[in-house]
Amino acid sequence: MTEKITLILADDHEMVRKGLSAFLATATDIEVMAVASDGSEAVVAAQKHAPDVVLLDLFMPGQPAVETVRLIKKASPRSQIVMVTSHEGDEYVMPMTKAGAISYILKDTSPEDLIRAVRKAALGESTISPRVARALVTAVTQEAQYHEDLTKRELEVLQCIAEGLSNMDIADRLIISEKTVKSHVSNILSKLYLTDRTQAAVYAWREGIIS
Amino acid sequence: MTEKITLILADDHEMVRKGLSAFLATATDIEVMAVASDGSEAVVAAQKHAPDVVLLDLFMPGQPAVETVRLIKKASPRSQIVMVTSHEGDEYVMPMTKAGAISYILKDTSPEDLIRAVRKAALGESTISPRVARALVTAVTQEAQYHEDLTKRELEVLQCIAEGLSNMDIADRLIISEKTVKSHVSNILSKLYLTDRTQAAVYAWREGIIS
DNA sequence: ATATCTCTCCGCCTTAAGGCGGATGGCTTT
DNA sequence: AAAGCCATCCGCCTTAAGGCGGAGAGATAT
Repeated sequence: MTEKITLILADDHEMVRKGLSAFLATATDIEVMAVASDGSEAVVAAQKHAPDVVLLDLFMPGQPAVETVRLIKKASPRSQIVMVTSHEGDEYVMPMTKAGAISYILKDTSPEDLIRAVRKAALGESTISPRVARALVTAVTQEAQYHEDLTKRELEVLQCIAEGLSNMDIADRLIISEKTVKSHVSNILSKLYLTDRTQAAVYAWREGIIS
Repeated sequence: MTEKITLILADDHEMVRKGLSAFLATATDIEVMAVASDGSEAVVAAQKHAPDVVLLDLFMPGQPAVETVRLIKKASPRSQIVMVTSHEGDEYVMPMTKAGAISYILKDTSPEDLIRAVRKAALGESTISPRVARALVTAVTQEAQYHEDLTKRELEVLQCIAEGLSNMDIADRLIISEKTVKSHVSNILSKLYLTDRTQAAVYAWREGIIS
């Protein structure tokens, strides 16, 4: 072990920040470079330190966690993001992994397991708490199938919609006619059981289909 | 240098038109295809010539410049729009860039810099005069606070939009008429410099205004 | 070979959305 | 008292959106 694993830590509860960073300090191969109390602080810290690993609490005030993950990945692509949460049964697992989180662990897993997860994450390996895994599976089988019905082209159009583009804008970007765009949009809406493009945009953001 | 950069030029002062077009003519790689003395002329000219670059004065009689920019982008999406202005400290920078202007330069920059800006614009690169840049930076950093201009009611409506609700849905939920909802929506769009509810939904998700 | 899927495009039609230009009553600020 | 903002509502108008129904070309699977 030549180099320490650099890490930043984001949680809105001070107790958790103190506790975790103290505990992580006991691992000689891990160095906590910064702590953050909300999403945007975490992004700034990631930008600054480009750590090996970012420990991120799922529920924090301010921007939604998906957005934080996306921004961190953008600010520091090499950082591996480990989500930490207290609630297992949530529908955010899928979007989160799509946004770039590699691991997903519950707060009640043992501290040793947390450190194991950090070491694995630094190596690019994923850790998923069993109960979360179960939620993930149901999430995948239940909702992901919807937008996996979409063709490649439809997915492109959906991403454009999720950027707020009009049909004409999309036509220009994809270099096809507006008619074709409207066809795609209609197909997307019916496949996803939605009624208009705004709902499609919301869907894309909820599911993490964003660029 | 195989092709000349095609350009149209819009300014309400004849002296400026004459001077600039004469000067631009000295650049062998630039061809001034048309001049316009107000916004709508500029739109027509852009529609007709689809130039590489449109040089646009910020303050012109008739329609507001944002509108002109929007219409030019619509009439000729490939055209890159360079805003020219005499006043730096204005609140129009953000809306203008959102509408589609790529560059933003002051009239007192040197003619050589203007030509440089035109060439860069033709390649899709942006040029911002330093003093304008400063204004832009403050605008961007305050951008996230645009939504703090929203009233409590408008924020509620925005959250509904971000859930994918239609105007009628929102009216039902907030127990007001659809007309009122439309008023709120219009106010939201203009305050946030957006064009439709889908963009508003995207904005809400980006900024984390979701419940 | 035949069926299926995807991507492309067209016309016709209806309606939700959004802009413009008002108005009113209530509430704070000055 | 006057001025301003806010929330509510109205009519009129234009256009982007979306549904319906169709069609052809190319790829791929069966």
